[in-house]
Amino acid sequence: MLERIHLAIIREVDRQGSLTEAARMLCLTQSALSHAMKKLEQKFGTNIWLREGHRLRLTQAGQYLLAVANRLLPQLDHAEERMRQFAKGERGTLRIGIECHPCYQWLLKVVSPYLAQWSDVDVDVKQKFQFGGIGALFGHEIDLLVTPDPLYKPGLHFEPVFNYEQVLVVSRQHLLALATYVEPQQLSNEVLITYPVETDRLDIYTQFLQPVGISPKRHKIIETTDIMLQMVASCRGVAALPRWLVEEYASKMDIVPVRLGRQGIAKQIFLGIRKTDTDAGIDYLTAFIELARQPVCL
Amino acid sequence: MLERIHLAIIREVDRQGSLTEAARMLCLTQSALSHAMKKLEQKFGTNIWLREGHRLRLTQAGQYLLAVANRLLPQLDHAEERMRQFAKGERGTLRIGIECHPCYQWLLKVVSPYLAQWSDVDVDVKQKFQFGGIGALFGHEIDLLVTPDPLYKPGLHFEPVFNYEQVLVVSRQHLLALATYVEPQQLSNEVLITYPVETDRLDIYTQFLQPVGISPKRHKIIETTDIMLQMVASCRGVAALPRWLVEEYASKMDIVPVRLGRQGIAKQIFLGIRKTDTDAGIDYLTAFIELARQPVCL
DNA sequence: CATAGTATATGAATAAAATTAATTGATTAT
DNA sequence: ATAATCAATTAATTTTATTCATATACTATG
Repeated sequence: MLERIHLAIIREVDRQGSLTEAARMLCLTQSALSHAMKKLEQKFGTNIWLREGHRLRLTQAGQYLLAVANRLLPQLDHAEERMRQFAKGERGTLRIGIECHPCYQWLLKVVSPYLAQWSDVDVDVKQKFQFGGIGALFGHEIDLLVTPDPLYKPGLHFEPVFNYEQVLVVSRQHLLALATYVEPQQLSNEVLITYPVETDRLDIYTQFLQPVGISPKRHKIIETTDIMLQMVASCRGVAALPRWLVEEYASKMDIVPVRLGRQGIAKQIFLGIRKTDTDAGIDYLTAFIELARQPVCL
Repeated sequence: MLERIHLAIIREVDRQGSLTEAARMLCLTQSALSHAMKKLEQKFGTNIWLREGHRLRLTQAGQYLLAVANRLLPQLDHAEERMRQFAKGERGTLRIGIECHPCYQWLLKVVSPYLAQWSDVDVDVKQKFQFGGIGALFGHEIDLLVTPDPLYKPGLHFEPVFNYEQVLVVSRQHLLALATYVEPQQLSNEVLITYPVETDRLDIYTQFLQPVGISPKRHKIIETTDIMLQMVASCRGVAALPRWLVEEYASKMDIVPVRLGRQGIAKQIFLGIRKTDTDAGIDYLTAFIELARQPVCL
């Protein structure tokens, strides 16, 4: 039978590139590992590693098992962690995934009252997903997804929790600072600052500039909101952010929000969960959604 | 450590409802199982089963582990099956999931030349998914999804493979049999026969009737295409099916296809796969997609 | 409510499996 | 060329899983 230890061996040997190193990581002797590897190959009747001198390279079958290991071992690890929490009477860890930068800012506001109310629940926030947020939800990497893109599919449930307006941020000194709203054309001579994501995931491109075929003069990438807004304040460019976020910073910085287009750009944040979890009635999970639905003071 | 055998025990005890029965299924003595259960609970320091007389009921922690078991054990089983195939030099099993009835009809046409060409690949077709086709793809229940609803998300790739027209089928004796196309209003006095799926997954509702707020006189549910068309032929109702499928049956049955609306309803079938599988370059998988892209003689 | 029948739990014994120690042969680096 | 490193092997040992025999607990029923 394919056991957990076998998957762990395959993963560790691949990671360390050497049997001896892998043995140390697994708290085994080199001999034990060598035996286990041989036995595994005998059991399956196929090579898993190709021995090229001291180098170990995975065969096709081995690569397959490595993929299985990388997928299943984290889930087993988490199950154990969860059991430890059950044993200690703790409620568990709420693993939240976020897919957009404004989501993060919003989340910060919701998490703090939640933590106060649910002192025996930990919160873990993850941002990078190999298979995207939906994949992470299906793959049990996270329990809750904060996203602007809901996806009504069997097995998942999405709940809208927050509406906001995406606006342009400009320096108070900027020409546009006094405008009630801005047209796409007015950005053709501006430097646009955004987070480091593909343009087709940026609303200012998909919903504002691209429909009329306009590009900004330049496109600068900045990782953090604070630096981004300092750049804006010092007239190095303009950016697109949620209105509530801009208004929050406006008190300490020389920045002004301006509506994007006549109608403005309306956005929504959704919480995605697995239906199995709602059915299981995990109280601290449903409580989070409940709390998130309340209007937040931003 | 949480081992495979532990998950198997939890699942089997739950399935059989009795320790003794579960032991028989697992090819163990009752004693061995009892020992293993006790050890597992001691290891985690928490109860997994509540002993109520001879009845065994899972605790909350136990229910959690059962969910983990039901999720992970099939994946481990499949990994083993896959290894046996590697050992025998077989290529593998292509697990195809389908989400719509016309998909199935189309699939039959593609599978037979594929099987002829890839004699060392087995094909397995699944139709029911707890978490939908996308969930099955992410959860490694299937390797290929045949669906009318593509979903461009990280980790997944969708490839359009087949275009067809969804038409109304009526008896050759029917009034509408001579019409070049039919308007929604003309169905308000008809019996509509469909497969047993929710109306919002039926194009004739979502794209034809609902937009103008029309309902058929009655809605009958039939499972199989053959019976459905026999009902149509004997003037018991009308149905909506792909044109090519109707034309195929038209030679042996008194049925006629009629365009739905002036423009007709255009449909597409997509093949969905995990990006990890394309990257791994699984030849028999990419070959299937390649074959599917060729125009099929229908 | 007593009792036969059935189910689970336990302790000691045994079997099976994993791990180690000690050593050899092969490969790598200098 | 040689020392150092690494993996493989054999036999011994330890650990773990399983069984056997038996005790205990529960259920159904007359």
